[in-house]
Parts: sequence; C-alpha cells; structure tokens
Amino acid sequence: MPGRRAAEEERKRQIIEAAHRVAARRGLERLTIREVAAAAGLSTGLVHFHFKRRDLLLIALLDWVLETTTVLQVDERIEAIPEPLDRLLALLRQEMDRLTRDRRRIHVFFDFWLLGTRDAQVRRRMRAELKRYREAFRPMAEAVLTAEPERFRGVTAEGLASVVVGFIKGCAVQSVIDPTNFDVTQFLVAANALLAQLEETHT
Amino acid sequence: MPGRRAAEEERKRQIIEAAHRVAARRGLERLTIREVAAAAGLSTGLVHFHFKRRDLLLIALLDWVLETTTVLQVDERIEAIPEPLDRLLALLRQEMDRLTRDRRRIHVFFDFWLLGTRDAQVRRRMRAELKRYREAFRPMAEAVLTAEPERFRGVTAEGLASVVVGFIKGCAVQSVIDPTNFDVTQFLVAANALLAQLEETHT
DNA sequence: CGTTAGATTGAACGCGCGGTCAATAATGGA
DNA sequence: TCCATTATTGACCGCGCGTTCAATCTAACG
Repeated sequence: MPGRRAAEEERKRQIIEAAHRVAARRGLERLTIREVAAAAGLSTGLVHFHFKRRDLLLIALLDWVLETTTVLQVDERIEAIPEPLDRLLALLRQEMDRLTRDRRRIHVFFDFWLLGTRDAQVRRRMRAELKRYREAFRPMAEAVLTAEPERFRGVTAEGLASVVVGFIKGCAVQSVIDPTNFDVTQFLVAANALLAQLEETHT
Repeated sequence: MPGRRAAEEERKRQIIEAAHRVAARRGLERLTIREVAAAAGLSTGLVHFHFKRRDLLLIALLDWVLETTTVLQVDERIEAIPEPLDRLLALLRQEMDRLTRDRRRIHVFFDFWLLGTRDAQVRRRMRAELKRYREAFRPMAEAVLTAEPERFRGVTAEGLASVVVGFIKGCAVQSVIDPTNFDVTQFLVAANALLAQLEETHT
C-alpha cells in the first residue's frame, strides 16, 4: 500500500527491489531516484529518507544482490558425486544453466562489476565476491590437483579455480550480449570435452 | 593547435582520442561533451559540429576502438608453429599478455559491451566483434577437432572457439577488477595444464 | 482523545548536462 | 584582393537530475 506506514526493513526491501528492476531495465548509471520511487509507488522524498543518498542506495542494492544471489549452490546431489571431476562438471553445468535463467540478475551483476572499476567501495565488494566464488570451486580443484600431481605441477588450486570461474564469466560475456545466437549447450559440450580427458586419465 | 583550422579527419581523430581518454577515466555513461572538448583543448560547439550528437560520438569512438585494436594478431612467428595446439596456446598467452598491457582499452571495451546490453546499435557491433574474435580462433579449433575426432564428437569448431574466447574474457573479468592480486601467469599455467593433455595424446 | 515521534509527501532549488545558434575567424579559389 | 565556404567559439536554453525541506499524515500511547 503506497503511502501507508510499514516497518522500516520491509519498506527498504520494497525500495531496493524496485531499484533492482530499474537497474535491470535502465542500467546502474541511468538509475534515478525518481524512477525508483515511481517503480516502488512511493515519493522521491521517501527514498532519500530511507537511504540518504543515491550512492548509498546503490551500495545497499549491491549488498542485497550479493546476499540474495546464491553464490554457488553445492547441493547434496552434486556433493554425492564421487569423482571430483564429475562434480566439477556438474557444477559447471549448473552455473551455465543459471546464466540463461537469471538474465536480469547477471546484467545487474556485470553493471556493478564495471562500476567497481571506478568506485573503490564497489570494487572491494566485487573482489570479495569473486574470491568467494573461486573459493567455492576450490575443494574440487584441490581434489583434481592431488589426483594428478605430476601433470599439474606448478598449478595452484586457486589458479585452477580461476580458470573454472573464467569459463563461466567468459561464457556469460558472450551469451549476455548475444543470447539467441550463443549456444550455451555447445559451449558446455566443448568444455566437457576438454576436461573429460582428465577423467579418463584418472580412471 | 587549439582554435586553428585542421583537416576534418585529423580533427575528428583528435576528438575521438580525447573521448577515449575521458571514457577510460570516467566511464562511457559519465562521458560529457564538455569534458571531451576540454581534454582535446577545443570548444564544446566544435565537438557537436563534427559529431552532431553525443550518441554518434560514442558510436564513432566504438568504431575507432574496434578498428585500432588488433582483433587477434596471428603473426608469422605463431603461424610458423607446426602443432595446432601449440599455436592455440601461444595465441592464448599472447592475448593474456595484452590484458595486462592494454588495461585502459579493456576497460573501455567492457564499458561498450555493457552499453550493448541496452543499445541495439552498439550491441550489433559487439556481436560482430565477438564473432570476429571467435572466427580468428576457428582455424586452430578445426585443426584440434580433426586431430581427435572421436574425442570431440559433437563439438563444433565454433563451440571450441567460444571456449577459448571464454578463457580470455573470463580471465579479463577477474583481472580487471583485481589487477594486483589476480595472477594471470598462474591462470595461464592452469589453462595450459588442462589443454596440454591434448597435445600429449596427439603426439 | 490529545500528544508526540516518526513516516511520507511533493514542491522547490541549484547544478550540470546535451544541444542550438549567432557571431567570428580562417581558408582557398576566383 | 575579395568573397564564399567552412571551421570555430562560447553564451545560452531547456530539461532532468539529486537533494532539501516545510508541511502533512499515521500510528501508538497515556
């Protein structure tokens, strides 16, 4: 109900979700307080009342995005896969699928990522986010490394995790700009073929 | 010399290069005609005289960026490498090196890439650019495919090229936001280790 | 029911932007 | 040398933005 009282956290969430819709549609730089207020069905003054300044609203939005986006869901079905490389591939597939589903979220994520090249506060958060993302892949990367130590001589778990994250982000870079023509399945098949050799060597 | 006459193309180039500096520093969305004019040592009116509108200046800047950025330099030294996979790895290394050198160019590239999510004209160009980039990797991808047909059953050259481009862009995504901590060399070592198996199988 | 603190509104301010344009300067051909 | 063309300037307009703020409304409490 616009104009009616609401618990502070509830109202903040309402505004942030409106901001997310606006950011997805217009982009972060073109996001205006007026448009956010309109999208939330509230007045511009109220947005300022709750978030003080535009940049604080953006930081709050970033925090909300990072909180509500499950960084890397390693559910029990994936956890149960015995072979480390099968687990890695299952995760890869899962993350690829997410790209096609959470289109708007990915947009906003990259928008913040770019903002992070200029804004130190945003940059700190994006660094932490990417680190967290790599860390989530780390256990599997370590398993792969110990499975074939001589082949991966000089390779760190962090380095291997970076490559996997690179797979995903690099796929996103291509699919975001050209969602209809970019073939995620084909990408995955090719990536699988590259990784599959590992599996054969191991078994 | 500010205020003096100059050949049209020369002046346009001067303005565009100023625009590139501004875009690298401020970002595309915050690029203003005034700041570009100041960076070029010219008046705001002159920028409008040569480019009519702001969005046309941005398109001209994008075209200039794509023209002056060597998409994929396959020089004779790389061409001379007999083994397709060695060639691919050499190219990969070369492109990674470029990431650390052309920092500002990469920034602006990704800025346009993001703009392409909202602007159809920019999007068309970015699609073409990524396609061209993949095509440059295609010959080597095809060579890899024919070398091991049974392993890469169902994998297209386009798909494999996408993965290689994904390697690069995904690496860029991580290194742009965290240039000091992200270890490009380690990324390359890990990527090499993944690809190296192919080489061994083939020889 | 009256009071009070907090939530909410929308008009208003100042600023910086993109874009326009009349005035001026420089150029090159007649 | 003079003129027509073109390059160049900077003041100016209108707009939309972030932000402020006095006024109003709402809910909870004694």
